[in-house]
Amino acid sequence: MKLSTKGRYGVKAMLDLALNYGEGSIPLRSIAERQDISENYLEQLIAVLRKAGLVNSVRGAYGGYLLAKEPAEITVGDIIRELEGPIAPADCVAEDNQESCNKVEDCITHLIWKELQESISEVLDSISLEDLRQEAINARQKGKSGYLYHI
Amino acid sequence: MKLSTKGRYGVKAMLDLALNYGEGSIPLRSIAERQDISENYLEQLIAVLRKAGLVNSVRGAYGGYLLAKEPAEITVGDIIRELEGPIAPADCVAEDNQESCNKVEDCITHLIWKELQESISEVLDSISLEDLRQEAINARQKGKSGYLYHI
DNA sequence: AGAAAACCTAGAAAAATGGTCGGGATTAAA
DNA sequence: TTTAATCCCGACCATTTTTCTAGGTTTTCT
Repeated sequence: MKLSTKGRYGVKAMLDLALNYGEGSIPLRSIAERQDISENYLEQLIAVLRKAGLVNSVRGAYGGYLLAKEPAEITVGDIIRELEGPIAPADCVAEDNQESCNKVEDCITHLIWKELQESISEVLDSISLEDLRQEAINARQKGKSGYLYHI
Repeated sequence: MKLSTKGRYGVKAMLDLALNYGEGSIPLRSIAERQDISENYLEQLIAVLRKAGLVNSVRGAYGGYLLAKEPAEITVGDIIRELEGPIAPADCVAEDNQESCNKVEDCITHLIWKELQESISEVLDSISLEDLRQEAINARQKGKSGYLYHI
């Protein structure tokens, strides 16, 4: 029941972009430095987010990345789903699972995983980058500095 | 965001024991067969649950395993925690984490993981083996058979 | 005694994680 | 037009975790 660094790094990077929203393209290197993530590794993660249409890229010198939509339009769930795959404590309740498992109707434990999946989705889909941006602004006003740093 | 087979197999096995509660000790082999789990593997999982005090064992011929408490006293959360470790989408919100990460106060993403952890715990702690047993009884009355089988 | 079962430990095979590396393509600025 | 910054892409790799397998020892019942 743990997220990998993919999801966590991805959210951190996207929050970084949200905090720089409206300021043009942000080079990956600067994100990686602020968030203390390997640049090469982050490059792989952001490629996924780009292909998913969550960020846009600007190539060439003075290029970089920027959010493809407004911060309010992107949720943590959007990011996690791209980087960690569909939210599903068990395969049989995967969000993109058409056939599901063939014993779902008879299966008791299925109920647990379904309930859990719904609960997780609800939390992650309820938090937008704009929400986090507001939190960061609040924290900053209280004199806190390290609002971006995290494991 | 997926449970490993440890957690899922563990819950299935414990539900199997719950459905046989009051009938003495149940040999591991029969659980493994009903649940379609490798007996050797399940042995390792149930050893953890035994050491955690969730099941008791009876050695020797006609031995086996049985729940150490009433089904109503054991929650899915109890089982998952033993087999998968503390419920924590990120280390900084681990339930047994004293020091936490030293930037928690300044950290925005921490809020996400904390909220998520609480939501997951709430679901898993709210479901007892007795609840599942009732579901199984209901399903059985409706003529369903495979109530134990699952991925 | 013999069989059935829990108990224990070592490791193997496969997958996932968390990177690293090298080069190529594109573009703004000097 | 050159150069430097930057994205883009694919390959590779070490480590850890997961999921089992195999084999033995001990205990207890008939």
